[in-house]
Amino acid sequence: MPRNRPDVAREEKIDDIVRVAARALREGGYEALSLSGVAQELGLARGAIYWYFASKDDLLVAAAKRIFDEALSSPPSLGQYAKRIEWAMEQLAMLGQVTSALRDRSHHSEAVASFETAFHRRLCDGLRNVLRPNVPAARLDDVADSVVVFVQGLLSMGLAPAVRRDRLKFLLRQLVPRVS
Amino acid sequence: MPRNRPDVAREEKIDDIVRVAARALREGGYEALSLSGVAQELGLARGAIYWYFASKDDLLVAAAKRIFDEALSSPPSLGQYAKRIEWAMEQLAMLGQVTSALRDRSHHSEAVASFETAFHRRLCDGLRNVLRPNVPAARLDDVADSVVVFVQGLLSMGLAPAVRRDRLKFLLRQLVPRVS
DNA sequence: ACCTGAACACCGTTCAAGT
DNA sequence: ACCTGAACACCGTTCAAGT
Repeated sequence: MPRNRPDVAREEKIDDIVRVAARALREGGYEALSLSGVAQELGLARGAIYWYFASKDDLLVAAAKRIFDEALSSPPSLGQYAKRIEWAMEQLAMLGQVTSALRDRSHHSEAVASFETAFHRRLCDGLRNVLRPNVPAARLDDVADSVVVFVQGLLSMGLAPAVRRDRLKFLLRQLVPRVS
Repeated sequence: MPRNRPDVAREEKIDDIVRVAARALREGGYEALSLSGVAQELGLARGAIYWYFASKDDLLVAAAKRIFDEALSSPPSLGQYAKRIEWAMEQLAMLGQVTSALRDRSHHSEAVASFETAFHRRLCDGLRNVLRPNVPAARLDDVADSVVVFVQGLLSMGLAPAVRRDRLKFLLRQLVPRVS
């Protein structure tokens, strides 16, 4: 059996690592994301990962990116704006361990910090588009930013889904005036 | 030199451990809070800590409790309600590493999770008292809960202090009607 | 009751050596 | 270019043995 695999494309090998890492991260958080575990599952030595990722935090970023992309890839195309926001919130709520790992590591890794910032910007941009038909242009930026902050808060508090949804509805009633 | 110190009160020894642990946690987050480090700084063996704390997460809770109590112990007695909320937010903003450590570990430890819940409740209670004179009774609970969620979101996003304050002001304008 | 010292089973990271 | 295997310097946790 060959020790290395020069025949397999580099992207494919990276993809294997990220896939295994993403599952560990999603299911067990930062604690469960271990280079030893990932390597073992792929039949590699621990050190092999470092040929593709400079550190555990870099692998964390790659895994989180994949998880979020997958979770937000198929939004409901129709429906009220409130339902779409709720959908995104619930998708993210299932990934609490991922979010909190990013939050914690962003204090130690520049790569994690900048990924987190980029992700927040992405959420704000998406939300602006969803809210545009329902919010006066002058208020759009403020309202979108506020809703993202609020959702982030809801997610960071580990609330029950029903409570989460009620709080979100309350805030949307306050910020998005009924068009009449 | 004596190996153990039966003369020193148990509370005092616990206090030493928590004090050292709190400083490590505040300055370097969960990563820097190591039982080895704490023990070494106190001239103890690693295992000695386990006589007082059942696990690292239990020590985390004790350290976080002390840090938050200290940070919120002397609020400005006077001033606008908005200023008091802003003060509390800024106090907590300086403790981002503590908050994110609690958030991450709450998925793995029941003790951490219930401490986090209790802390959120404490914030909501305090906020209700601050807002009571300015918010109709029927809206008080919803508004207080929303503001806590919002502040939690602001803190979890690692924003610049100025941005943070602006967002908070915007939300308070939306939720707390001018009494006229 | 309290503490040590060693042991256990892990980590992330580095690197000489191999293919 | 890619991967191994060993080494390094750590972890948290347990526990027999001491005081």
